[in-house]
Amino acid sequence: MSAVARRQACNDTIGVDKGQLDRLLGYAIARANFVGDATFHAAVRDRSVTPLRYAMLEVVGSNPGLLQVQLGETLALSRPTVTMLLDYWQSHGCIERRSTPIDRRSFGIFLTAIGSARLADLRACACVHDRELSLGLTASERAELKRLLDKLAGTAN
Amino acid sequence: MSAVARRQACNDTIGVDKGQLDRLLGYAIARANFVGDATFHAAVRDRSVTPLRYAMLEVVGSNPGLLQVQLGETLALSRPTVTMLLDYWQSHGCIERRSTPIDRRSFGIFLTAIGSARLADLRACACVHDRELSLGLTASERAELKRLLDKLAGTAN
DNA sequence: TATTGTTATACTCTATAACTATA
DNA sequence: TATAGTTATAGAGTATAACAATA
Repeated sequence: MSAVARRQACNDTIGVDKGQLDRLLGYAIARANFVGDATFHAAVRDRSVTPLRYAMLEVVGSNPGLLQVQLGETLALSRPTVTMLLDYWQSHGCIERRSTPIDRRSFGIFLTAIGSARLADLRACACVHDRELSLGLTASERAELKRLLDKLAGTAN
Repeated sequence: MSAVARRQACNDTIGVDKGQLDRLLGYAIARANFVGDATFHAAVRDRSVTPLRYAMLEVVGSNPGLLQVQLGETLALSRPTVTMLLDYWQSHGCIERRSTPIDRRSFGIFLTAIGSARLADLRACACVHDRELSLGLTASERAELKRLLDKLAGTAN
């Protein structure tokens, strides 16, 4: 049984008490996140492209030449994590590390032609996925959910 | 630098374009989830107690004698995952697997006395954590966020 | 044959620590 | 001494596949 199927079956589970879990905002967020993650692979039709890998390619594409440490800051990732994410995309021919003349310790990260095409495709898939994710919500509900999540992430300590 | 510190620094990042990420609901959910996860350990004062491990103990405590396969259905987890979560709590003396006379393949899962006390403590910590998580929201905003997340998780395919 | 649980294995995500090269 | 990036290692979380015991 797949994760998605399990999640659906779980919604139908009756007679089992989750204790205070159902009153916790954190649990509701985790559950929504689980749904988004579980359906992402199918949406991009490539099990190896995870939401985070896609996010990294998105930031690289929007900021040519950014240093690895800056990519990490943007997505709140440690340096080793950035290294591994970029290793993945480099091994797939989608990005390249270019030495910078200013500081020879660091690299500027750039999309390749292959990477540009891949990103364009993934962007479209991610948009479709995101729309499907909120199919049960009205447009205004979706907007309000987005606003509240952004506010929470921006103000939480 | 800790994950929490990185997340805060990331909120202040300026001049870096995240492309369409900032328009995706899925990304907003993932970010909120990250905040909740990163602060959970501190709230329960035990790095080894993750949100999922806590969730499992909560379900066990609320449903004495439930079978492992039912625990898995309730939290949308595979059988090996359930096995490992219960191994963790059993090794900490918090749960026990009791053979059932009805079906000798399966176990009923029960809290021990230690587990009951541990759960009571974790429940209190989780409540505090959950309140802190939404400190930037008004009470009605918090309720609306909860409602929309539940609706999304219940209707998403 | 089907189901419950376990074990084996693998991969993502993430961390810290230690290392190299450079500043 | 400090920083950019890598490598090594570890642990959480999750999966699938194969297995043993039982139904």
